[in-house]
Amino acid sequence: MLLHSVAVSIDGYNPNDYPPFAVTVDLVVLTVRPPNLKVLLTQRGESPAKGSWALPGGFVGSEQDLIDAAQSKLTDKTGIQVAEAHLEQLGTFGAPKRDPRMRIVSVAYLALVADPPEPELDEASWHRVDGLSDRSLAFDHSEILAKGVERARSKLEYTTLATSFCGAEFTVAELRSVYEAVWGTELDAANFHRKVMATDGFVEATGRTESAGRGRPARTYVASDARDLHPPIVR
Amino acid sequence: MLLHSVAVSIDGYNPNDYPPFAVTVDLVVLTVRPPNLKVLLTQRGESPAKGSWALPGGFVGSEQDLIDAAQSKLTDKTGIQVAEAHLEQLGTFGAPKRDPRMRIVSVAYLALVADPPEPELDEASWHRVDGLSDRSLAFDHSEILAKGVERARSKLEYTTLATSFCGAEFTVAELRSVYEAVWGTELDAANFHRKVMATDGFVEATGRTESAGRGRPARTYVASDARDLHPPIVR
DNA sequence: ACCTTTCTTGTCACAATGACTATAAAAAGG
DNA sequence: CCTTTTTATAGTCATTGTGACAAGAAAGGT
Repeated sequence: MLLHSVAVSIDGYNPNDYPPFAVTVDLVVLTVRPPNLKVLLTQRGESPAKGSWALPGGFVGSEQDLIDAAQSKLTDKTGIQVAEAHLEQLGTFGAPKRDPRMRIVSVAYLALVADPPEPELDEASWHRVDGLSDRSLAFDHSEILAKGVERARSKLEYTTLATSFCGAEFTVAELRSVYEAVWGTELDAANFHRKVMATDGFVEATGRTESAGRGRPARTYVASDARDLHPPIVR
Repeated sequence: MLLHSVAVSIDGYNPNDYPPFAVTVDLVVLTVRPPNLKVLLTQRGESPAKGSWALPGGFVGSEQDLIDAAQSKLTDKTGIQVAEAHLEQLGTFGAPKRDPRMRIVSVAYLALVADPPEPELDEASWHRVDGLSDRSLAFDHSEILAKGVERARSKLEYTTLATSFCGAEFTVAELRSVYEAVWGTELDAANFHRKVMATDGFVEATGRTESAGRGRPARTYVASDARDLHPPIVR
């Protein structure tokens, strides 16, 4: 294998005249269990970094599209059906020494899921995001996680994606608890309610109500058709 | 070469047990020549897609970091020094058939440059973004360009990046012409001026003025230290 | 019956915005 | 030299969005 071949231009090359890379996908799978934001991690069973926690991931097949690889890893690890979850590309990490064994480029994906079942694989489990230090994950996965969390925080401001963390039917208070868990702040219930209701296409009333045990029962809603929030809900 | 080998897990693999990919970087290099937003394109000299326009790019070296590859392509094609330009990762495109010859994953970068010299290479030149149709570039480069333009439009709302399109010293009118070119809209000069001035850390007065030929001379400013705009300047 | 809890609506002062007017400082043309 | 034109910058005002807070509505607990 021509590990050190160098291509001089995108023109005039042939399939033997480029440096070979392995391509993987890594997943930042987030969910909300109020009042906490949680991330799915797997414990590595092999060296390097044996025993430490890492993001779930794996190789991309030679004929597999990147998003398909991410979807299949997500289903493998969580049993979540793809249609229920939000999945978007987060960024690509390819520092030469990020994996000590070989040159790997990893395409990170961010998944937002609601009501996850307990992970199917024993070595995967949910962890509080705010309980992880900046360096506690294997490889550069802490950096990838930080980028995923920041992306989620930012998307909640400008899009309706918070509904991806809720079940099909939810109350405004549940939606607020999503914002509070992801942002790590408390929000005024009355003002939050007003803003959600004032935003066309964010949520749609079902006509039903639901009691959380204590207090006045809340009306329930389903996600509506808007994708962007006008005006945004700012942190 | 094991073109069809399939890795079953991230654990327990060895360097011969993964599908090999070629990794390239593609650059969306944008600049503003009022009243137009322009993108740097190269004309392909080889098949496939010989003669059609494409984004500049090239292979990533086997020991080269992704951003370093992007920086070196940028300097090669434009002569721009890296410190003067803004460069950020845009996204990764890896559909199995995006290049007909082999499996290629391309990491796209977005570069915003000010006052570019004429391209050093004859086959590269600046093109109006609004003069390109959705399908006029080679491979999936029209899609990549669209994503780059949308990223630039969005970043102008929430960050101070518009200053990257200006020289070191600029007037508020020049900054406004950047917004108008990137967004493709006209802005009220008085309101724009008020918003820029009201945003701490966006621009810093030099004390000098500069005449554009006609009209009252404008004060000049340099970019200041803020990276995010509070409040944003909305489209 | 009362209290507590939570959801929901309402009030009010204040900040940000768009549309617009007014003034300032230069060049161009008589 | 004075007026017109052009652009930059400042100010006005009605409207809208916001945070802090009060108040009413609807349930369960004691």
